[in-house]
Amino acid sequence: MDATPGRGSAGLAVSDGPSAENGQLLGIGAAAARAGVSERALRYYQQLGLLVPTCTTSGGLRRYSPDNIARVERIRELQTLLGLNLDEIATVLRNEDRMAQIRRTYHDERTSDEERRRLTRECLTLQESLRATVEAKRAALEGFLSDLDARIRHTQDLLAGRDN
Amino acid sequence: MDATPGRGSAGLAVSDGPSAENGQLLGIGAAAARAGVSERALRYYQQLGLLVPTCTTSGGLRRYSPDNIARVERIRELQTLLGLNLDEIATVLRNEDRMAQIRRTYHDERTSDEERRRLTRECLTLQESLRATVEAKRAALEGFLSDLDARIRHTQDLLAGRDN
DNA sequence: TCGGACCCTTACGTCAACGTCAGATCTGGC
DNA sequence: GCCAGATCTGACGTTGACGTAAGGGTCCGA
Repeated sequence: MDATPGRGSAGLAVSDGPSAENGQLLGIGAAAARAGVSERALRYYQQLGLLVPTCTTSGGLRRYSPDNIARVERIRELQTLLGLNLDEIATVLRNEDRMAQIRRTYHDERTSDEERRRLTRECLTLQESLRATVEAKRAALEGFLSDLDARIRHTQDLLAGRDN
Repeated sequence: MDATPGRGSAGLAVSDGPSAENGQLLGIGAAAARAGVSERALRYYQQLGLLVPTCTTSGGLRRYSPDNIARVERIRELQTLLGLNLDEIATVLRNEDRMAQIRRTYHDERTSDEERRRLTRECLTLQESLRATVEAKRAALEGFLSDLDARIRHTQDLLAGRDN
């Protein structure tokens, strides 16, 4: 599946000819620094299948592309903003990888119009599933905040002179 | 400070005469069930000073009031919604306890008007500090969501016929 | 070619937030 | 008074997400 080498949406390459012309690939140290995480974290993400460096040297050294870095930032975002664990994040990323693949298939001229509509609808489903959880979280937070604001207004009323 | 027995903002009582007329106090099992947490969690929260049952029997059994249950629910809310750890939650709860105390002092007739204004301003400060972190989180989530929505709209455009 | 910087795997350590188990204790109803 | 069931206090176990240290390989510029 997906035999075309090279573009695997920043997560699914395995190795690389040694003569690739190194377009801004970073060692694990620089990559970690740039993404604001530890080297250990990058290896750990790889171990869980969240992030595979776009290429590795013949000697086994990991080389990270800018796309890889972006993926790490995405992981952190999903962690801190949504509070997802790495398992749930894996699912989200799998969905996003699937969507990227769909987009490539979509633009392939051999894809029929009917297939295109099917793929597009699949994309929508995947996106909506994430949107639902995010929206739920946002609504809950909104409620929390408005509750807080109500209490703040109450306190301000006290300051302004209106009793209890 | 605050010699009137009973009302300690649901977190700061220690023991109780054995003849208290038991107004809906729950054992740890029932309390845990009602709050949707484990008994261990309740003991753990107490150990960290987050939650002290309003009374304990002479034999050392914990008795939880409805206010205690509400406090547990508050703890869970702060955990899941805001992603705070129990240490940060302790700070938030200390602030809220302080505000409750301020409210009591406020309504004491012996409190001068000037003192009242001072306390009210202190309340406002405490509330704003929490509000800031919540609002930051909300904004971040909002951004995440709108980004998601943009991508969904793009996909929907594809479905509707508009290319790329 | 060689040395220092960088990187590898393996494996054990850590921290928060509880889970779980054992053995003793308390409570309430009969 | 007595017993079943709820609860108590340790104390050790667990899980996720890494930290950290050891003992080696890799890479590349002088």
